[in-house]
Formats: sequence, C-alpha cells, structure tokens
Amino acid sequence: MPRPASKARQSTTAGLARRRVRQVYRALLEAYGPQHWWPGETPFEVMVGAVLTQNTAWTNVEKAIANLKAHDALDPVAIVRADPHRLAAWIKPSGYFNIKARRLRNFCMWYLEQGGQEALSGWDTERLRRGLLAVNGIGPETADDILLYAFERPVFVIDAYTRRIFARLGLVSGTENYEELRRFFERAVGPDAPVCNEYHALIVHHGKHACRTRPLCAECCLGRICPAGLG
DNA sequence: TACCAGGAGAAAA
DNA sequence: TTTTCTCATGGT
Repeated sequence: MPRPASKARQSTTAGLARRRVRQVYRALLEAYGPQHWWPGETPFEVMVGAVLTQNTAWTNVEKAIANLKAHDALDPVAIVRADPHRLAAWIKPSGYFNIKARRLRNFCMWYLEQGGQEALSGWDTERLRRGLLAVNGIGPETADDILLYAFERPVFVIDAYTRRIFARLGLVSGTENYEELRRFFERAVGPDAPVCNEYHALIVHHGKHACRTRPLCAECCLGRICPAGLG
C-alpha cells in the first residue's frame, strides 16, 4: 500500500504549483501583452455580456449587445419592461436566446431590487457573490466575471480554458470543482484584481489561439515552464 | 458537414 | 450525489 504523502511534501508540491501559476502568468503576459478586458463600455454592459457569453463565442455576443443598444435596451429597466419575445429576438445572435432572455431578466430584476450599481458597489465580495449565485441563470463563472470585471473585485474566474490549459500543464487534475480551482488560483496570485483581470483575459486569448493551433505545450509560450505537462 | 464557443439548470440515473 | 441532457447561433 503506498504511503500517504507527508504534510510537508504536500505543502511543497502545492507551493511549487503556485509558483508555476505565477510563471505562466508572466509568460502569457510577455507573449501576448495586456488584453484590456472586459470589452464593455459600462459595468452594466459587462454584466449583460457575462450572461450572453455563456457557452458562446464573443463575436456573437457583440451582435446581440449591438441590437440591445440599437433598441435603447441596454438598460436594466428597459430589459425588465421589454416584451420577452422581443428581448429574445434582440439577443438571438448570442444563441440560447429564449433561456438567456429569461436569465437576463432575472438578473436585471435582482439588480434593480437591490438598488442598482451604487448600492451593490457597497456590498462586500462574498455578499455580492452569494446574491449573484442566488439568481437563476447566474452560475459561478458568470458571477465571478461580474465580480471581477464589473465590480473590480479580486476573484479568479475559472473557465473551460483554465481547466484545459492547467490540466495539460500538470498543475491541476482538471477534475477539481469550481471552488477548489478558484481558491487554488487566488492563493497563487493573491488578492490582486488587476492581475486576476489580466490573467483570465490572457488564458482565454491563449486558449483561443495557441491551444487550438498548437496542441502541445512544448510548441507554445508555456512549453519551457512546464516541460512535464506536454500534450 | 461537423465541431466548437469566455455555462447553467433541469432531469435522469 | 453524480451524470446526462437541453438550450441555439455563427464562424471555421
């Protein structure tokens, strides 16, 4: 029977993994430069984009947001008051339009009930996260997108790219639940909102480009960091 | 034509 | 509790 790893060894391994996470950040930043996320003009636009981008390419979300703007509907009151079928038609390019129309309306109802941006900005991060997660249609990733990019809170967003890239690098197993991964990354980068912002944007950029064209880490900017995590 | 994308929730097992 | 299914458009 294999001997369980000692606490000291586990701690060393975890510490090494966290150092690797910081190295990956520096490598991605060096390779791609600042990404200037989130591509939204106002915090509310960021929140709408966070819902619409669920399992959807951002180019499709841009079209949906442009439609909302064209109908003066990029506003919580306008969204709540809009006819559900019209709202769904406006956001149609983003896919899942019936479900997303409902989710957007649920979110806007909550947003207005709590007093809007000014009131919510006064909430602490955990209270905000719990509130967001209580809205039907806002899951952990969407909540953290909103916390980070609309409220500038130091939270690390875990998405499919993060799981895929860091599992490939051998720094996570890929089977951890959302909260476990979030805590791991937040411990690695520290409570630093600008770094969390940039890091997530860089991961998405890397996932979209390098990982698709070069499936082996050895062939991209991360190969020299985690040579053990190839392919 | 088939696959994937900046998920989440409901239903089934 | 965990796994599977459903929602849907647009680009490659």
